Amino acid sequence: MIKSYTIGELARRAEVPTSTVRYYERAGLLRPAGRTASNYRFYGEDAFVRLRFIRTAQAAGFTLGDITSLLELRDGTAVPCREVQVLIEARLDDVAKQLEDLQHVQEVLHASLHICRQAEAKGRCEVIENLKLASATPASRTARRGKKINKS
Amino acid sequence: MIKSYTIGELARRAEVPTSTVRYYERAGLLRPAGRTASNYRFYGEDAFVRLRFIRTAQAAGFTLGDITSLLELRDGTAVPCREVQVLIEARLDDVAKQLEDLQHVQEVLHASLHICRQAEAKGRCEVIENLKLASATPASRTARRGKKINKS
DNA sequence: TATGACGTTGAACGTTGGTTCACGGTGGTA
DNA sequence: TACCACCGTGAACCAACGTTCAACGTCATA
Repeated sequence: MIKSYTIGELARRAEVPTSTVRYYERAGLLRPAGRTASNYRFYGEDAFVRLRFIRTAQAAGFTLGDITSLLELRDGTAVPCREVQVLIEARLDDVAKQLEDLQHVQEVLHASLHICRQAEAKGRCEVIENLKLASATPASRTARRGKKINKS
Repeated sequence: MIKSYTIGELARRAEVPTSTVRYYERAGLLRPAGRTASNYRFYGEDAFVRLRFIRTAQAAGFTLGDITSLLELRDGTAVPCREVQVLIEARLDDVAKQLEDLQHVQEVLHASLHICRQAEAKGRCEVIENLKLASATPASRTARRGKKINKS
C-alpha cells in the first residue's frame, strides 16, 4: 500500500504553494497520479521527487521551458546523456557569463562607492557622473535575465 | 547655439530604440527639453548624458525604480551622498549574494555534467537524479531576479 | 449540523522592461 | 506633387512565473 498525497500535502512537503503545483500541471510539468471519486488530485512519491527536481533545476537557472525538455528526456526511453549534456553546458556558459558580468558590476559599484565617500568630504556628490563614466569601459550586457536554450 | 536632437537622433546616439526613449519618458525618467511647433520632442546634450546614465545603472543591476531614486537625488539640491551610498550598498549586497548563488549553481552543474559523462559510459543517465540530490544541500534561493531596493 | 479547512475550475491580474500596432501627421528631397 | 523616412498617440502585446478571484464542492471535527 503506497501512500498518496493530496495537492495540499504535496505542496506542504515540497514547500511550494498549491497554486504553483496547479500551475506546473497547466504548464505540462507535473501530472497527478489520478483523481479521487470527488475529483481531488492525488499524487505519489514520484510527484514529490519530480517537484523537487523542478525546484532544484529552477534554482540552477533553468527556465520552465528547459526543465520541460529535461523531464521529457528523462521520461523518454533512450539514453539522453548527449542532450542533457548540451543543456547543462549551455546553462554553464550562461552562468559563466553572468558571473563575469556581475564581477564587473561589483567593481563599478565599489569604485562608485569609494568616489562617493571621498566626494562627501568635499561636500559634492560625483557618483552619478562616475557611474556614467564607468560605462565607457566594457559593454556589459548584463545582470538582466532572459535566456532561452534551444528546444530539441 | 546649442545643438538639439530629435528622438531618433538621440536614440541612435545612445544606441537604444526610440520606443525605449518614449518608454523612459512614460516612466518619468527622461523628459524632452521641449516640443517643436509640430509637436516633435527635442532633447539637449543633458538628455544624452542622462540616458547613458540610465543604461549604465541598469547594466549595474539597478531597476528603473532605483534609477528613478538615483536621478531624483541628483536632481535635488542637497548633497545626496548618504542616500546614494545606501542605494549602492544595497546593490552591492545584492550582487554579492547573486555571485555566491551563481557559484553554487556552477558547482552543481559541473558535478551534474561530470556524472552525466560517467554514466554515459555505462549507458544510463543519472543526471536528473543527481540534480535532485544536489538540492538536498544548501537552500539556494537563487539565480532568479526580482529585487527591490527600499524606496526612500 | 454547522463550521472551517481544504479541494475544484477558468479567467483575470501582477511584475519588469520594454516592443508592436494602428492610424495619422511632418519634413526633406526628386 | 509624390514619396519615404521620420514623428506623434494610446493601447495592446510579449516573456516568465506565478497569484488571486469568484463561485462552488468536500471532508473532518465539535
